[in-house]
Amino acid sequence: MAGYEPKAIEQKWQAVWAEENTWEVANPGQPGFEEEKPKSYVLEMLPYPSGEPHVGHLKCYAVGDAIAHFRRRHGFQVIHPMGYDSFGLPAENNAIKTGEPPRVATERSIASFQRQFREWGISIDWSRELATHTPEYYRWTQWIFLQLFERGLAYRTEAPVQWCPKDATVLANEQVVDGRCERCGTEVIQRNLEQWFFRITDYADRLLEDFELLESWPEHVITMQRNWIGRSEGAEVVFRCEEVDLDFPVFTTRPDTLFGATFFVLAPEHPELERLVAGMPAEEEVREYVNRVGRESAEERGAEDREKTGVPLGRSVVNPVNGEEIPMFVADYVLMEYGTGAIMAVPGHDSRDYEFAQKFGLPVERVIEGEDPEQARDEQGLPYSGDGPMTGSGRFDGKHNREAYEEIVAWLEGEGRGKPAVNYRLRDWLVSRQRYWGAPIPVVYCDACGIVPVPAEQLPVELPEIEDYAPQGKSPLAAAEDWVATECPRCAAAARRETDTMDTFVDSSWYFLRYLDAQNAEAAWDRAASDYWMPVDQYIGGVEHAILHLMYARFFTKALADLGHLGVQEPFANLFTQGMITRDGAKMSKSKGNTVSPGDYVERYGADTARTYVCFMGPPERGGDWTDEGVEGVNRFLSRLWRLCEEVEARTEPAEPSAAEGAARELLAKAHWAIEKVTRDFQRGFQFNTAISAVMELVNDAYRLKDGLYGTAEGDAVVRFATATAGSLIFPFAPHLGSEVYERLAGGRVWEQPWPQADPDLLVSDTVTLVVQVNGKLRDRIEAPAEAPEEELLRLARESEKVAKHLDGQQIVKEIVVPGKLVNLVVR
RNA sequence: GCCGGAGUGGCGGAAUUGGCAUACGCGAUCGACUCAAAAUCGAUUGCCCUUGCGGGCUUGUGGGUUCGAAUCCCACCUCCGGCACCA
Repeated sequence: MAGYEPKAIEQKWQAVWAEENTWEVANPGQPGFEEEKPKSYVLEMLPYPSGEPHVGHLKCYAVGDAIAHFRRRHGFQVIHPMGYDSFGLPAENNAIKTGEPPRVATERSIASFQRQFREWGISIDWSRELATHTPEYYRWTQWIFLQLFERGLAYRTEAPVQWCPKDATVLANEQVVDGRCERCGTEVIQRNLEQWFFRITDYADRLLEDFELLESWPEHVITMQRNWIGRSEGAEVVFRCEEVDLDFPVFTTRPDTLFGATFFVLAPEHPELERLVAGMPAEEEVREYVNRVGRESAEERGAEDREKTGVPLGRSVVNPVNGEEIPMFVADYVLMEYGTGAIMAVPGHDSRDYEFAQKFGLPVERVIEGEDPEQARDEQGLPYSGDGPMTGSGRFDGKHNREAYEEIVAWLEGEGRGKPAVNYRLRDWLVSRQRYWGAPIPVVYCDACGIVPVPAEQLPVELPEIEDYAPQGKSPLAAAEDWVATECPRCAAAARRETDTMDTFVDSSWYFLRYLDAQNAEAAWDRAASDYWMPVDQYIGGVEHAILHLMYARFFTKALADLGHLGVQEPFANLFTQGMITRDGAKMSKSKGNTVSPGDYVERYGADTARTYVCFMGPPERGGDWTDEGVEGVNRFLSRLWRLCEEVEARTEPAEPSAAEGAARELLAKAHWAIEKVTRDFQRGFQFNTAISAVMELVNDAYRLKDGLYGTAEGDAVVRFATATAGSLIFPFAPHLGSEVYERLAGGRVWEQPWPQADPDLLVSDTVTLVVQVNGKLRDRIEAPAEAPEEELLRLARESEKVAKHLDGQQIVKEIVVPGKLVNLVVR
């Protein structure tokens, strides 16, 4: 008997799928569109094509493909496309090193990804394939930029950015690792530069509210986004510095503690700092402090155990609630990026202010009484962040602080010294990059007209070929002088092109829409296509994108809906995040030399083994450690199924299995049990590890029982049915072998068959194993009729010899019967 | 520090409306086949005591609720992930 040779089987089926374009689906109105079927959009995050796919890709696409297959066989019209996030830094860095144009290396990688996806047998609709670096794609990325620009959602302004002095370039946040440049290890500093931003903060509240629209997202992903957006409610309160005639608004979440403000702090970057100290004795010291802080990296400044530092300004502001003058300081624990860059300091009720006050010998006042009466009134127990009655707060004394909160804000508002306010941690999205390998930002600068968007009909603004990719402190595109020099679309005067390109997260924030109408040369997508297919019914990807990509895509969806291009508010109705695969307990990396190349395993064991293994390692949402023994175990299982198939094909004829007795009944029931189990595991959060183990059990039982069943019509039929069912159930994970087994034993194409249905009659057996406990300890197991009444079960339990031993000389004080399961006799 | 998630055999993991702990896989041991090995097939495999029959113990730790707890409650420990001076 020939052994399991995955290569031959896999090539056979891949050829069928390629020739027949099996996984293509049509849009509404197109030929082949199946009106009667419900739709399902199954999508995995598109890969960044770099070198070869790794095991993370294998797992993501194996999981997504299993879901796609499962849905197809449940009668859904499944759209399951694929593309490449093909702009990005690794290709550009490679170009700087080797001189090879990023396009060449990228397209080589794409070819490798395409080949491997086909070798893995992923059921992709190739007619919808896209790559974000092609002008056909980024034309529409630019179009969206212009749409946002027209709406005022894209704007240009000066902002602090991460700057690597050695490479003389701006770095993306994700290129800054622990305050250092990812490429050369140099510590990054902040610089102010003119940059392009998307106004995502306008959508902060909707991004929060619309979590409600999501059907099923992991709770921790939502929590991470919620924290990232960081909405806090409070009040804006204005403190006035009479000496320089300036108002200083602050944001606070605790207006109820206003009476306890004993000093006032500005961030070192605060724009009014110069003016405050000009000509003052503190001028020199403040300047030195600001410079020192400015030289420090974000890492140093944010260090956990950092001691509070600061300098008094020699100025004071007036507390609007009580007219008290309080001293001003500059201190680096106040951040310019959050709130107004200034705070009222309430050391009695804020641990950071308390720490600062201790260090500088500043007064600490209690304005809210604590719950502990011992410590309620004096400085004991401060700083206190809880609730309680007000004290030392003038006419609010005695009121509960929660109540006073509202009254103080209302009163300040009446005085014109404050108002309710909401603050967010979320910043606007910095999208410009001084890099070559990205979509050019489609604007020109005209001396007369200023910033002028490139008219949509002139898109794409194509990326020019250049010689030197090394960044010089501005985008390498600036060196392409012929390209930069253009004419103003508005007044036709000489003008310059924007030389920055867009963050690659922009490309991946809308790709799921382009899939819907990938060939459309007239529009980014047709509204009818997006109305039909959106939202994505199941999105699958790594949890590392929990915040950035997923939030940007949500923002784009909302903005595009507002612009009338989309009919949904949320792009991804259901999200599944797969866990990371490690090796020897560690994250795979080239430097550690512990990487696993899926290609090697596909070559050696076949794609079905590799795919099934990554689904079998453990719950897919959790990580797992890759072991070669584990791969071999799965390969052994698939080989077993294969050999069983060959034997069954040779020894039996196709026939309808009938309800039977004895071993035939047992195996038939097992097959139906497996159908039920696999189906339920799919439906309950993709528990593929246990689904696969159920098919293993079915195959094990078939091996155990087959020799006793061969030879009778009934037995043959049951063995054949069980084996074909194993093929059918393993198909979503091992599509080639599943197809082969099913074709040989049942005939036809398994993916065209409806998902099997378990016969409820075969899921219940006539007898059950009755567990008998004495005082909660297991003493015997008895076969009992499933329908036996309680008295009967009790009688059987008491009659057991093993049980009797433990009842000897004791009195039964209580009898607990769980029908069909257990009897517990309580004795004394 | 804050917010999540998780602690079960030698290993990955199963079992959660409270009712057989350790499914399935790996590893290990033994047997069959073989000149032999590999592959394959079959058996055993939580720990401790016991020649055996059998008994005791066991789901991070300590308490609690219950006839009965991996599962519920309280306190604590450890690990992983995210955020981290966010006013």
